[in-house]
Amino acid sequence: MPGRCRGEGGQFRPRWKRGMRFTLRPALLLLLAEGDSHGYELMDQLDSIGFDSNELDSSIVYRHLRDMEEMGFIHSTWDDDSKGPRRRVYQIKEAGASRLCGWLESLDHVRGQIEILQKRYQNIKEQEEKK
Amino acid sequence: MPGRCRGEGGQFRPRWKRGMRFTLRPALLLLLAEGDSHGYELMDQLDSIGFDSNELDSSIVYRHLRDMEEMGFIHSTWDDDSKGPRRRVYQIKEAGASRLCGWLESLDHVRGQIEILQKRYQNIKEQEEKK
DNA sequence: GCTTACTATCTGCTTTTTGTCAATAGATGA
DNA sequence: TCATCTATTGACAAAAAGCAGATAGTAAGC
Repeated sequence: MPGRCRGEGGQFRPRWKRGMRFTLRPALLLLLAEGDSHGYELMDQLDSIGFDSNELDSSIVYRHLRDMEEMGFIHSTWDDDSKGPRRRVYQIKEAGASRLCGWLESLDHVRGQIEILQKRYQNIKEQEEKK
Repeated sequence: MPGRCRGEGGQFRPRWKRGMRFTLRPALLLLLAEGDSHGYELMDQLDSIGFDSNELDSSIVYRHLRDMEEMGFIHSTWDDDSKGPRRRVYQIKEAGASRLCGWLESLDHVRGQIEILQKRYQNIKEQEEKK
């Protein structure tokens, strides 16, 4: 099941899982558009958008959050009332909402690229079968 | 037309156009699966997969090709018969074909993520309208 | 013959982004 | 007390991308 690609096995070092990261910021912004949250919780919520929390180091998530705060897309406040260690709770800002919209446009273009690749790959496979 | 996202303008430094490159290797492999080619020609062919050649530095393409050769996915030979400067003509190898297949599976997952993001963004927009 | 432009590839250097690993710290339960 | 879960941060290394320019053959126009 994991892979209908022949000859896949072997020594390929997964440069992939890196690179997939560029859906991460839009995903975080979307989650914050759905409601305020903090880093640790966002980590959990991310798997509803197809991220595998096992392969996602928390430092990456926190870094993106701080970067996006620096860029003015989100804003954070400390929550000391909750149990356990204090949480930095993020909320999306106006600039973040419009950036999310822009990123989704870019992602739509990427989706188009992927669909082209899939179609043309199908064509190749069909040609090979005819022979 | 370029952007139905309010408030997009301003000081956003485009970290984006960088980073989107992760469809590039699959695209190059696909083009080579369709037929042998050389770097300069591949640059042209890429716009049929939604790459803007204006924003794509040739050194990046050449570098990816050499990397993929080093990884054993493709193989090159010099073509001295053609006019102009000599070309390094690439052909896809067996390992490259199965890697392409694997990458397309990963990309399919990314496509799924993007669709989730789009759907949930739609939901947010609809909720906002109701208010 | 000289200049310009197009084809074609490669290298070096810098910045940006990711990955990895570990430190810190409160709360909870055995 | 010790392990474990929650929660965030920092430092350093590796990978990828951006940028600028070197090199070179060919062809067209003057």
